[in-house]
Amino acid sequence: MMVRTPSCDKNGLKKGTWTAEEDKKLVDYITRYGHWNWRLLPKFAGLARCGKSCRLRWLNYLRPNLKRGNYTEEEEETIIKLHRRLGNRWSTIAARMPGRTDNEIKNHWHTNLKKRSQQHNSVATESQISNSNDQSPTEPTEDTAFQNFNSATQDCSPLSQHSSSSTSTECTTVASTENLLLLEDEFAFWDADTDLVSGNFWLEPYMLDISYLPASEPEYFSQVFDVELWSHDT
DNA sequence: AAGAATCTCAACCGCTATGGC
DNA sequence: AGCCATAGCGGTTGAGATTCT
Repeated sequence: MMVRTPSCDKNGLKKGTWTAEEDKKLVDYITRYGHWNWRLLPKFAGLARCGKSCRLRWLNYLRPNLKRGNYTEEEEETIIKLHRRLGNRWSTIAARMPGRTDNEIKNHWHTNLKKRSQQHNSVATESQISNSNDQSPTEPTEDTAFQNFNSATQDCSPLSQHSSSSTSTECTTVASTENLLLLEDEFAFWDADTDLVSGNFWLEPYMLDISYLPASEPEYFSQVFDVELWSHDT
């Protein structure tokens, strides 16, 4: 697969692709003790990795419940829809898509969905231009409602990494009651979408994708996690 | 068949947010 | 209030896989 050349940083910590052995150590440790401190974890788990690398590996590939690849049409539509509203807030988008990680969604967006979305937008723009005379300017669309929300929250939300010096009072003023009411309607689709995307996700048995593991590994994981295993390769 | 171009995605990097002291 | 450590986020990289010429 696409792997990085293993190398070491200046502190002698390993970088690059994770081996099955390293994965095993990490899973084993977290399963027993949890991730109480990412910086110290690799030392206790016997890994020559930085905590950041361990955290990423766990969150993106090793933790249970992760789906891998094989995006459904519904999931892709949801990503496009959410991205149209949230922009590049990948973690927020991922939070609405059980089993998907922000990194995976980001990658899928850049490799597959961006083009599709752009095509969709250009078609939408054309039709908007042709319909512009018919539309009432006072009637907010789904998208404009969300833009109102974004503009109201972007400057004061902790989500924003470019937060301004606005005070909370100012933010309250901007995020008017009208916007908040629009917001309620706006976000109502999320719950519906979540059901569409995940199916009966919350009712599904606790499953772990082991398709990346060598043939000898599933038994180990099955024992460690005490879960049913699945693989999209099968 | 082979080299070039493009695609894919795991992993890293740098930055900000947050919490504890 | 200010500093420091840690967690988390989004952008970017880079090398193998795939497709094109």
